[in-house]
Amino acid sequence: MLMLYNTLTRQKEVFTPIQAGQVRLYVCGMTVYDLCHLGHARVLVVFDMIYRYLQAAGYQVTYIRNITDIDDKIIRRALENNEPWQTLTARYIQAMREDAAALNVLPPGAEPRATEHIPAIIAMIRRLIDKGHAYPAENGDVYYQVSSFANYGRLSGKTTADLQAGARIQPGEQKQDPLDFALWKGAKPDEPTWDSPWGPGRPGWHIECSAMSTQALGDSFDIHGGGADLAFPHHENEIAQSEAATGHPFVNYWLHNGFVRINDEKMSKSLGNFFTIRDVMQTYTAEEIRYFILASHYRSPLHYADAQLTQARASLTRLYTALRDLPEVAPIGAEDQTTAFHAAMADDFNTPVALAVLFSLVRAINRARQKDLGQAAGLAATLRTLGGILGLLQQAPDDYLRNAFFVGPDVAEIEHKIAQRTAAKAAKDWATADRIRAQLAATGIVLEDNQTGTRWRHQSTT
RNA sequence: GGCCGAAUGGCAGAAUGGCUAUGCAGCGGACUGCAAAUCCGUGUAUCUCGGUUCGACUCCGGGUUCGGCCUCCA
Repeated sequence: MLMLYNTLTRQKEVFTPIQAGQVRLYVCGMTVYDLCHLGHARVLVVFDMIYRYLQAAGYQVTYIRNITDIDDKIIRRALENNEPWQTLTARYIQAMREDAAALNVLPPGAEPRATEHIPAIIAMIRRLIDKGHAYPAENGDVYYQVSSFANYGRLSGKTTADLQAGARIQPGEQKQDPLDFALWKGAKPDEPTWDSPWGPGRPGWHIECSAMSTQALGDSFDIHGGGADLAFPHHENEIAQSEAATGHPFVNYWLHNGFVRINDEKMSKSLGNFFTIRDVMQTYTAEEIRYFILASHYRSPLHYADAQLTQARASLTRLYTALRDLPEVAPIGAEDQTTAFHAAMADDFNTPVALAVLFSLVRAINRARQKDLGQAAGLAATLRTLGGILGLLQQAPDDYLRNAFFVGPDVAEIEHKIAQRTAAKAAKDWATADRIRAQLAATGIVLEDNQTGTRWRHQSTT
């Protein structure tokens, strides 16, 4: 039984899909005007984990993650760069896909883009006007009339009275009420525009998600996700738009992931305290970043610090070490761990507990390999399968353990030194053997002697 | 100011009305020429003050601290 924490009700609820065995999932993706930072990485990884788990749990999942490819920031950045907005967004869409692929994030079923759904957006705005939930203004804008939607504020726990206090009408806007928001923005100089019944202009931000999600998934669907900062106003507005337009309940379960923090502050562009995925990949592998993200519950704050990534490295080293030197066989048994893993995941995607289960499997493998290699191999296959549900542990162990990240001598050099040391050991020249080992250690190479010889790996902690 | 959330051992991070994860680090032992890896064992915690309860870290209330949303933000 899958339990989900639903932002709408602020409690865990039993998940019941609209159609048995099927999940329709929509996640608000990126606005593509810059490189993805760790906050974006968290959304990508968290919902990828959810996507993978739902499938592993037997659901047929339709996963839609949109791309916002027109908005104020994109227009401004394109002007600054003196380039067409299309080349700017194409570049960052490409970068985002590369980052996602590095993080082992599966492509969603579709990645609809706002600028490719203008007709659907216009159609929805027209319906909202027809039904008396929206109105065109003289400046070419179209606004949503918040007072026309009774449930406004339900998702974010706000009342329209609370919101009135801080609301302002910006210069140039022609809202009837400060809470009203733009569905369509009338053309301004130097801005891309599309034709509409209300004159040339471009869509507001919120309407694209209402239009694209209902077009792809129907008027009502199961799960809508995104970062916690989108709950208000973005998701609140999506509900108001969609339900007013379709007359049906929009989404049953709202999932919001917590922020990435740095020095106890939200990592964000405006604070300037962000690291891009690419920044971090200078020092840590993408799988280490993925592990770091999944080592905390998706709703908890995720504290970014070097020590955390180093811990992720140490953890992955232990996991991959358990997988070394075992033949590829079918997964076996390990019913306790498999059950515990799925129970953890079914409890609102408790990845920290799921990871803890993987470590209990590691212990079982290491114990078994002393007496029954076949059993150890079977358990290792189980470990890989469960890790795969988290999108982890899919590399060859030595590819991870000897990854090229660490500065050190090349492989031929390492093996040459190991051969020298083996000779010294045979001659019981311990001083020489230890000196060679110390030399390699100084360059971050760790040696391990066993019955069959000496093997090496990169150091996992500093 | 309004609303929401969080405070757990050296660090990170789960869970639970009583049996108290997991990883790293520490300590003891086995193994090893010595190590490493591995195995076995082990110590350390629930912000604060009240309340409910046979029993609370867990539930309730006050306080403190921190974070978030209320404007673009994943």
